[in-house]
Amino acid sequence: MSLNNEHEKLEPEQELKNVGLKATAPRMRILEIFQKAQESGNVRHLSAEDIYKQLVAENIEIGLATVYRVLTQFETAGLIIRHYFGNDRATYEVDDGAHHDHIVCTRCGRVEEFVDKEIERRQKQIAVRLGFELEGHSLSLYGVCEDCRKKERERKA
Amino acid sequence: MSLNNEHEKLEPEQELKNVGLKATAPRMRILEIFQKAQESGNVRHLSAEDIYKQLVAENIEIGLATVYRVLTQFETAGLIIRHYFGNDRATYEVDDGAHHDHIVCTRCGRVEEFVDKEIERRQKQIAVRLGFELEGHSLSLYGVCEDCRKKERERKA
DNA sequence: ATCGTTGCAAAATCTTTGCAACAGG
DNA sequence: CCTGTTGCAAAGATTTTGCAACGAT
Repeated sequence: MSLNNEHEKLEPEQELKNVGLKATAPRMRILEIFQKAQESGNVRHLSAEDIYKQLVAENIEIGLATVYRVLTQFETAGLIIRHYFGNDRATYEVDDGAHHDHIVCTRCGRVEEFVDKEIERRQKQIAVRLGFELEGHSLSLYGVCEDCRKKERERKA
Repeated sequence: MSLNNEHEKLEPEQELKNVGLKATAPRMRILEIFQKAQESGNVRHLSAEDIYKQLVAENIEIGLATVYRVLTQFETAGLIIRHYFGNDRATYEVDDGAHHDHIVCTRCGRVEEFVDKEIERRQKQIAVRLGFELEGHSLSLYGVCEDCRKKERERKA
């Protein structure tokens, strides 16, 4: 704990250098936000706007354009992954190397993750059968989560 | 064949009325484009811009905004389905009621379709396990199609 | 001093909307 | 006729880019 002040600064700095990016203030701030999100476990998926707002809320001056640029750099560097749920805006999450798919609540936007080896296996087979060299895939399930269903039931009662 | 002239006009008109839409010129033209695409078998997935260009090419006057509006109406009416491959533009295809997923060539944009009962079944199980009431899903595989792989091989030779 | 990085404003892209003119039933 | 529909231009939303100022080595 006594090292925490140093530590909190060093970790993102090191991670950035590891992937060949200069450890600038905006990049460190943004990486920290992702790490916090990752640890807190819940809000892993963030949009450019989410990040921008959070930085502004912390009284950190930054341009929205910079957020976009940094996110692109992070994605290229393999630190984060970009997703397009729904239609509109892109969201990003830390790339911990462990692939997973998503189920998104159409009411509250909550995102849960899952993996299914059998589905993955079948995807590969399908690609082969259709003559494609598989590069990647995107599977998103959409539905209503437990909480929202409960709320809806209560609203009706 | 002798009825074809009448037939080509009546079919879209009837289909529009069936779903409660006035049979206006733009709507009929657009529906015809989808039907042609459906029959020709290949280019089933069209963007607003695709349709607009095709109409302009046929010397049919129409506003791009109208294309967007009509597409939205068709989707609401259940005539077509909207997809977001990649990130950028939406594409639409005729909704023939038979659900299928897609594999998209990342080089040429070609789209093939497939269904896998086992994948569908597992998706339902996953939703239940995570407490969601499943409303829908989107599965897209991305890769390089046979033709593009061949072209790439030839280019290297 | 140099080269990458930032911030801002402007541009780009895709889509939606306000409004007056128009057209189907 | 009457209401819905169209076309156009303008507005929106998201993301990218040009460029001058800035900053770390």
